[in-house]
Amino acid sequence: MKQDHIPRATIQRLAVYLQELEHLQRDGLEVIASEPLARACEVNASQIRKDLTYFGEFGVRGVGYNVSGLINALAKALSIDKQWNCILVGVGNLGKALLSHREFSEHRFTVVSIFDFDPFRIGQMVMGLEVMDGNRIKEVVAGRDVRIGIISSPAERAQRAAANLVEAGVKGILNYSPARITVPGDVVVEYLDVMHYFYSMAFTLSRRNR
Amino acid sequence: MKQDHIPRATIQRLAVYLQELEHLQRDGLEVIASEPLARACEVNASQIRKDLTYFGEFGVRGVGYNVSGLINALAKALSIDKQWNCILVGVGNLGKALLSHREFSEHRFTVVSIFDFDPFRIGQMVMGLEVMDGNRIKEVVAGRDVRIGIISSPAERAQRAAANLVEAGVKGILNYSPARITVPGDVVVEYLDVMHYFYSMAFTLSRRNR
DNA sequence: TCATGTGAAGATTTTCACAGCG
DNA sequence: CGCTGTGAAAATCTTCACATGA
Repeated sequence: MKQDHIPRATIQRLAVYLQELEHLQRDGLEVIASEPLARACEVNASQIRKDLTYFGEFGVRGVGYNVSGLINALAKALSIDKQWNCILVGVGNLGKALLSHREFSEHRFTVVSIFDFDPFRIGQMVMGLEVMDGNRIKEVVAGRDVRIGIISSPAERAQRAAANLVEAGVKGILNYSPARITVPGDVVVEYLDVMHYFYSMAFTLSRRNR
Repeated sequence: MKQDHIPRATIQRLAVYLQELEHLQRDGLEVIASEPLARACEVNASQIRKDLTYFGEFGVRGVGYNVSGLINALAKALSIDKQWNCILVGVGNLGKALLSHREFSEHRFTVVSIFDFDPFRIGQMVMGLEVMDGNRIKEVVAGRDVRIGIISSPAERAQRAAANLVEAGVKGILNYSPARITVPGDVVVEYLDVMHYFYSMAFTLSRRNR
């Protein structure tokens, strides 16, 4: 890795490149240049090349990139080449949908325990996992190297979920609830409110024909 | 509206401000300055003020912003003050989760029809709606002013879903499937692959302690 | 020769700093 | 007086253009 700071936008594009490369690989392609890959990903070709330089040199001049080689390089760059243990708080519709998401387990993100605060849900089985009491996260996951927490509970319980996740040693939280949460400075929070994308779509569509 | 171009990042932040303002309103707050609102939203205060100037002047100098007034202004700026009819293709776990999302109907985004390509799903009732044949989108929604389509089908069916949505007159597509889709230039696509956020979280956490 | 890798230029976005106004 | 609204400066990100090297 050559630079200290890597733009957040670069990381998000890396995920797109990876997705498209996996798709091309399934189609049997072995080598691709930045130009056609850029078209497939709907970005500028030098953008791809620049993004890659943050992590090293992966291409061959005059030829392009080896597809599977680049896939491996990107997976390593993103640190998704090893397993990430996750826990989920809030086993409602959204939580269940995330749990059963096919891509999820295929990509080495493993949900090891699930939690809820609703007494009627605690004890139920969902996708082979028993729903545990959301107030007992720390003791349940102790010693299991869980670093990512997913909050899919209602807004009212998001802060409580966050506090219990932090207490259990989680360092990153993907927050699907429509509420801001407060956590210590060493914990990363990503906000993923479903509605926000609908808002921006509504805005974009309204602007289009004006 | 004073400017022609509005940064995409501004729109995403507007959604955050709106969410936080609604929260503050429920707590009974009537007036707020940019500084405390900025702290709550974890952004810079002048960022908020600058974002708002794209749409007009909403504050009172020396005082701050009227909370409910600003909520209305933001809702109008984002064009979410009127109803948006949506249709959904792919009634799997994710599709069902989106359909039953509480915030969804509360915010004037109404799913008027749902579709799937799986013969076993067609005819089923989900959230009070009958699952219709994904190849018959156009005839089913004809004349219903549907402008937003949601793709929550597997990657293999995403392109077919997109084509049928476009044919039905949809102008914006929220694509939750892990596949890029090709659509005419006047159709907006927003990619929302669930895995991408896990990737960027894995990346961020790996970088943190280095 | 051809496509990568990369400084430098350009475009965009964020932050500063303060004039302007209630 | 205090906070907004806003030009101008700073920071950041993207694109260009071409030297470089397989």
